[in-house]
Amino acid sequence: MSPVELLHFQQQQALQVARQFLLQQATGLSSPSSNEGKQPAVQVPVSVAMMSPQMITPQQMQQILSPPQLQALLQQQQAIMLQQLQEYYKKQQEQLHLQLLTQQQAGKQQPKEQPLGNKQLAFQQQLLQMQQLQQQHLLNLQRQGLVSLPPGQGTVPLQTLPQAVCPSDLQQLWKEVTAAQPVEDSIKQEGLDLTTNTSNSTSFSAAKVSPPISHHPLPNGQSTMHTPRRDSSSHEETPGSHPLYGHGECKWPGCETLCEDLGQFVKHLNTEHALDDRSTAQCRVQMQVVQQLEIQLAKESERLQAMMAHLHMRPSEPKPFSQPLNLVSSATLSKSTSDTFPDGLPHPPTSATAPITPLRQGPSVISSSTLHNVGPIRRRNSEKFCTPISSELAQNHEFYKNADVRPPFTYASLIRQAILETPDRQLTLNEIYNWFTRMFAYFRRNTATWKNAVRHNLSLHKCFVRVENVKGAVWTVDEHEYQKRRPPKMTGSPTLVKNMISGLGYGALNASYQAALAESSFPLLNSPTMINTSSASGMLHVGHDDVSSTVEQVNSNGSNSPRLSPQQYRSAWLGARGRGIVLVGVTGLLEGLGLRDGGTWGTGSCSLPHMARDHTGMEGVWTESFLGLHPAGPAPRG
DNA sequence: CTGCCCGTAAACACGT
DNA sequence: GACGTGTTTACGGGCA
Repeated sequence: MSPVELLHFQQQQALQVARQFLLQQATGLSSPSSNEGKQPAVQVPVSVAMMSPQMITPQQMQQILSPPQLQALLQQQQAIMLQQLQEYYKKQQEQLHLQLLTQQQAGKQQPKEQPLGNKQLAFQQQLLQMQQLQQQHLLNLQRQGLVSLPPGQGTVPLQTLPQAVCPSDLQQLWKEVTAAQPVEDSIKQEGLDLTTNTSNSTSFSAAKVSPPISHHPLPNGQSTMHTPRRDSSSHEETPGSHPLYGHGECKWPGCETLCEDLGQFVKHLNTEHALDDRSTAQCRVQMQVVQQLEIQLAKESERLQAMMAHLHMRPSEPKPFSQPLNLVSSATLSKSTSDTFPDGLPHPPTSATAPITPLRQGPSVISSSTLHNVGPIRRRNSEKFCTPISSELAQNHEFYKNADVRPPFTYASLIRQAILETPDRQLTLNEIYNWFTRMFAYFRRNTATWKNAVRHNLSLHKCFVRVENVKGAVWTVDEHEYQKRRPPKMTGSPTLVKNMISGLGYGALNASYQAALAESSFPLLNSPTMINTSSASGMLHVGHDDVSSTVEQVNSNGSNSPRLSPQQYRSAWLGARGRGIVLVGVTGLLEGLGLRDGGTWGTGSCSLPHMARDHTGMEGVWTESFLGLHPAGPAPRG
């Protein structure tokens, strides 16, 4: 899965999470298991009740309505919204199930069923992880929404919001999952039954991310997964209960007053939460929370549409940045590969052959060079021979832009890329800095370290030439010198992983996901078809090289998009990588191929014309000897 | 084991 | 003096 796709799938999962959040917020519930009753219908003018918060300000609402009306209005509005959301998500989920089912059936028809099953499992596991991360994201969103709470007013307790799952929980859960049944079995039980699978996944996730402050802790040994607290999302209210009452306590934001029964609660509600400034303010806050979630929901929904369109799950307008990795003929590929330089007018390979539903193409569905590229920068992914950087950045720049992930390229490669991206092929040091920070969220921190490294590389490598300019000095690239550098040999050892992970201060969530991914190896490239088709497109795909055209969208705070911690990404990728999960994308395809011992691709050459493998081993370097750009070919430095 | 690459840190010089 | 820029050295890790 490419970074872009990954983010998109995050968005998809955010839909699920947002739904839960929204439901909780809309019902004012703080506990996921406190919604057994239904509030007697309160009569509120429907015209008013139907008003969305965007149409009427809280102040106006307050003026229009009497206190009981206001309260009733909120409840009624929430109920309506709830219902609509339910229907909406039901449809969304049904469609998703349908698509996944199609994918699954397509996999059944294929001779190699196992890889697909594994792929699905990994896919699901990624979705789970995405859900968790999305929850964190939305949690932040909610917190932002609560910032506007007037001072002195009651605060909405954060424990009313879903908490981020703690790593230990995740690990334990994954242990239970993997221990309960082998991966293969779980695939058969879950992966092949997608009708229930997605819902299982959802409830699983919901259980996993439920607040750890459970009032009814599960006994040891009992898997939370098998006993999902479905009440977290269940809002069917039964008579005799109240949306704001659950688990014997008042669920009014910031209250949590214990009430023995509903009657006492109602009394408490009327006395403590009558219409006053404080309650009104809290209502306002709650409305803002709902509003934000609605907005977020709309965004996520939109992204989901685009994602599904991109994945050919449903016809829709394509997304600008994620070109489908369609099958590409060799002729097309050869043409594309001529665009080696960033400004080489990229032309994404429009499929020359009939598009095969990507659901059957593992690489297209779960495709990413980044998946196993995301690692230490010394992963030495050089674009010398097949334009990985430009294409990878072009295709995944959104990912690097927002995700705090270290780009899998050396400093030298990055610097060169930065310089070559400019029209005049020259940059000042400061401009190089800016390029780094603009393009990579990772380089928005530890500036002293990487800036020093940049300077160090500029001075050290002969390929970078300093040119005195009128306005100072600029740096250019001596392409010849650059090509003279020793062809990088891929590395991806666990030690590097460890090195990278230890170098970062993040320490949560990774182990479980890594383990999960690790347990779900799926040799996608077992199929020669994949290699010769989509893999080729990935290999030679140029994509939008005009990275700079979109970098202006970079949010300076970098927090407008759901983000994974670098370790989460990294461990996910590396976990997948370490276990042979091959995720095919642009450059990653090459290494993906190399991950397999033997296989369709020999060690000397591949089936594509003009392609030859320079290095055998885990991650060799593929060269395109026909490229006129490097007439001398890869000149290993002596 | 060695040589190389790479990242990181640091010292130092120079100019603004 | 602070800062940015540029150079250089040293060191450790990883890999072939």
